[in-house]
Amino acid sequence: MSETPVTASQAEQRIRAMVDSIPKGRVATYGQIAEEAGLPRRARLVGRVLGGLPPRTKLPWHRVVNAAGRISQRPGGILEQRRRLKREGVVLDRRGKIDLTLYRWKPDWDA
DNA sequence: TATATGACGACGA
DNA sequence: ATCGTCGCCATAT
Repeated sequence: MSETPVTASQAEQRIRAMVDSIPKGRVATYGQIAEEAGLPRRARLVGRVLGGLPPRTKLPWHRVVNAAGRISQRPGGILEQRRRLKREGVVLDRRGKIDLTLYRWKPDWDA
């Protein structure tokens, strides 16, 4: 059985779906989303897709952080994302870091 | 065709 | 923990 290469639009769709499934109060990393979407080592693509989201999107883009548990530099500034996360109860330490051992979402969990 | 640049990440020093 | 380097790959120039 072979894996048919994923088209760009399919990749985007999968990525959006994964992001949409992150529960409130939990976070996932770019690399994690890529992996779960069947796109290993494509973390940057995840960032690109999020960057292309319309400003009013309902997608919980703020629940995606980098592998260090920090908010990546992004157009519009990191404040909005930090605000949204805090509102959901995600704690950031004084340096703005999130404890992934506590808040990282494991997809197979809730099942 | 070649280089540069990113909402990234793994690794070694 | 921080930093530089390299891998990754879609786009832009």
